Amino acid sequence: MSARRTIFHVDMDAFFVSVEELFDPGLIGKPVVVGGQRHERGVVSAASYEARKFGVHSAMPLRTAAKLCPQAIFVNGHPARYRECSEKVYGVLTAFSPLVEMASVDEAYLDMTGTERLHGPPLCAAHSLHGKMKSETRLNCSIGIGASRLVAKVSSAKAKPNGVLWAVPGEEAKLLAPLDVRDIPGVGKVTEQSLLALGISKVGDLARFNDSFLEQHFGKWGLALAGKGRGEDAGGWFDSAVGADSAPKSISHEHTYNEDTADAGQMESTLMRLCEMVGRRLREAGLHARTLQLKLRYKDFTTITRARTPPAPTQLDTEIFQQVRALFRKHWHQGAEVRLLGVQVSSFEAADGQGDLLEGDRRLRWQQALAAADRLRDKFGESSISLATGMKGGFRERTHENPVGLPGKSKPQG
DNA sequence: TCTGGGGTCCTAGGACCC
DNA sequence: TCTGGGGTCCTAGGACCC
Repeated sequence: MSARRTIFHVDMDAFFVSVEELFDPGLIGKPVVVGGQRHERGVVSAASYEARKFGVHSAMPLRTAAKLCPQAIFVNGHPARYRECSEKVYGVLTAFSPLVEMASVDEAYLDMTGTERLHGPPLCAAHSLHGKMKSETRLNCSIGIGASRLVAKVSSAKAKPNGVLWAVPGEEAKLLAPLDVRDIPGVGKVTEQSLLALGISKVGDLARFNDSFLEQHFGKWGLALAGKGRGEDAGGWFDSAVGADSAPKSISHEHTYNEDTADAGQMESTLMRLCEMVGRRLREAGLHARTLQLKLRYKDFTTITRARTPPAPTQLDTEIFQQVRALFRKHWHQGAEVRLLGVQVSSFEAADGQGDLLEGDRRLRWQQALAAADRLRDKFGESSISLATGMKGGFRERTHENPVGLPGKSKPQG
């Protein structure tokens, strides 16, 4: 499009583990697994480099990690800590350059185009940022520099751990060619297999096929893929300007039971709590949602989603719950054991469809009650209050289990 | 190996309207 | 009551990312 860009991709090293080490320096240098306890249902959120030596990696079931590395220290995740550190990281980045976009809690893109007079050549700027990050957050990061988001991201991955790598302009194809196709962001297991079937295993192999061939096989995505082989931000999110902050498209919460259940009362109680969490987030963001979705995963892992889109948008727990419960009652195969429940809202609109006037007063009072409840939760924690009424099994659920998946509730840290 | 939770984007089909 | 095509909205599922 325009002239050559200079993009930084800043990626924090073993972020969750590093944050935990700040809180407990005793973890430093040891095999650490963040995400839960060794016998729990769940997967690894992050593993220290020492644990990775044993083959432990993120997304692996905790029990598998425990088998591979029995001496590992298992730590529950602390989302609030990560968010807090993420904000510090963001602070360092924005002080450095105005065009910053957090891509997730632990990585960001910076558009450094035209900043040479201020920061010097890219490599100097990156080293300076790298040092600042360490001194101000005590966290290590890796920085990739490239003419596109894609190349910057691939470079930061190659720079790990704790390094800086500049992909020299014009040399992108040379850098990418020897990589596995799987190393391209967006190519997962499934796409990798399809590509392998065509004899494409390295990024360089993509160049042997023309764009229209790839488009025929993979549609729109195939075209983008052809461009990525050359290091271009072809299509989709990658193509967008850095820092064009986008409004959220959906809000969701879900919960996996430690043991499968077929207890309707327990499940409806869980749904109520999930709706409360979702409603709260809507109110915080000042959003109203029209589409309300239930997610149901059975014991055998078959998963369904069922949605409704009433004409009037809402941000009220009770209204969300009413719809979600109706979907649950309609679609849950009675007696079947359930592993996971989820609630998602989407199709956001800025404000209420004014609804009918008679309802207006009631809604207002509900909104005031909910705002008060939100304040209580701020003060005393998520489990302190529920507007659920007459929910059999609800009390038991909330004392014996942790239906909202809050960290650190089951095992108080000493 | 028995598989989290929070998201985004894409596809495909059906309903409905013109 | 034979038939086309486009546009939009909605639903469901799936790939993928951190």
